[in-house]
Amino acid sequence: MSDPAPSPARPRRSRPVQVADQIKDWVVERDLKQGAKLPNEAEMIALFRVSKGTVREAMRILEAQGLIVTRTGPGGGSFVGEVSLERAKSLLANYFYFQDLSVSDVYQMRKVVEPELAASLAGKLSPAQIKELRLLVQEYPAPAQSPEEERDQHIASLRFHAKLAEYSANPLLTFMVSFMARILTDLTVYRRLYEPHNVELWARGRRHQLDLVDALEAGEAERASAIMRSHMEGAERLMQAQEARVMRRFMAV
Amino acid sequence: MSDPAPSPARPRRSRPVQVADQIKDWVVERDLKQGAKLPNEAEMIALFRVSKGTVREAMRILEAQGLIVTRTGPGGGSFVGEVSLERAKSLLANYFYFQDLSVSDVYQMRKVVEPELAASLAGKLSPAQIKELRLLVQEYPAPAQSPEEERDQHIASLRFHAKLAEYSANPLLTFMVSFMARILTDLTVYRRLYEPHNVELWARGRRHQLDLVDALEAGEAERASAIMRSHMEGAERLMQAQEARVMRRFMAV
DNA sequence: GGCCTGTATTTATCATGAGGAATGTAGCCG
DNA sequence: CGGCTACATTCCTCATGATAAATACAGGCC
Repeated sequence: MSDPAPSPARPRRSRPVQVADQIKDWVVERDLKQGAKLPNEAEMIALFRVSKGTVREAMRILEAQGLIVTRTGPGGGSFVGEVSLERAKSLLANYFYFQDLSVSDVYQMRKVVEPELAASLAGKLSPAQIKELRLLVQEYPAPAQSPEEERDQHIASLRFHAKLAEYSANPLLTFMVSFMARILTDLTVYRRLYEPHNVELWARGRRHQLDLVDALEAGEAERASAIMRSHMEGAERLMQAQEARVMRRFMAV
Repeated sequence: MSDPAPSPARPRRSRPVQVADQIKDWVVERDLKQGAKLPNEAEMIALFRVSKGTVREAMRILEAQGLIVTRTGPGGGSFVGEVSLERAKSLLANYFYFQDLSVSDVYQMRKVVEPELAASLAGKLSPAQIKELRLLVQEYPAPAQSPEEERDQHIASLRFHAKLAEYSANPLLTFMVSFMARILTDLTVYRRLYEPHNVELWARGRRHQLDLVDALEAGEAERASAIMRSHMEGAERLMQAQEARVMRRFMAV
């Protein structure tokens, strides 16, 4: 009973995957930064003693993860490419495709994270950033007249939150808030598209965002946080009134 | 559907990427679930009118994202494969590789998310789950005697949090807490490995976890949340005393 | 001289076919 | 019946060549 059997725990790693891993190690060992050039196809073939097809599959793996980019032509080749925020969001969205997330799940998270973000930004924003935020709020100065308009306003409102996230110095906070905005923007469908009494909630939402910017400008962390919390509760009620659902679908990457 | 115009905004999509996207659409249109079989290599070649190499590169792209798995042999082929929690965490970790996250960034998030998780689990856990948690706390019954032991205890403590995350019915909360536990487990190095006065902090941390389980069992949401908040503050101080740093490195996928 | 344009060169991209490796199945043999 | 073996199926890896894209550069035109 010798045990030369391939370990069942390891489901066998294909050669392209092995090569991809070696390239990752190669990059990490040298602490290469974004834009650094990797060996070209021919060199990779010689370096790893594999065929062109295998190298190319390895490149596609790394590319899919956002770790490299490739260009043709003179001076072309493969380069270390910082994973973009957009791509990271897409990759994670793929995971939640299988998790049937509910709107209240998203809001349970938003209700704690967004106020924290607001509090941490109070008094930290430049006049230009404050101005940018006020501009975004003004994108929807009047109550929506149609379901489409209402949806547009919702998306505009989410842009406000995504922008706020951008301003944070905490990458984790930035990512999470921005990711939730994306989920709600791209993955949400509405069952009841228009509910008359939403006008009231809409007005409160707008008021909240304006007040929030004021509090941020004045550096009032506690107040900013409180406004945001209230804003989140209102937004959740609005979506629940519309019977919003998170839709199952893959995200384009 | 096709857009032959060489739009300058779009940096050109390679054929493997296009094929990968088409396969995604194919899956989504049919609402295929985990385990569903995709057309085999030969059929893909015929279906998309591309070469074998191109199809294979497309498969590696989808595989890298965790969307499919492939097996050789009779009955083999490609199958829809639910993105695993582990893979999702790895892919996101790649993003933060480039963001130089600090320990306090992680704790800013933990301080709001973990208490929320605790509150939402109060009174919701089965006796078996409570028992499992108590078991995890008992994995480190005595103060650490060496730096290595101290690190082990830290990791065991993070397992406690990851397990708690598992019990949540909110996939977003589960992911976030579990992801942060992973970051702290895998990506943290300690500058000062042993500080004598940590014993006190250690004792408080252990006490916290025991009390927390009691509160969860008793269904006291407010108390659970408060304990967790305090626990997070202690943990952060502990890490700051050790001058912990988040390390830059790619995660194996 | 400055600018356009065609052309050469570099590099990745796409295609084809042959053989190898893994794996499940059916049939054979004891 | 139980275990072994041969085979069929499917992806995997390799090798090689043609094609297409991007850039650099030289030459011609104003």
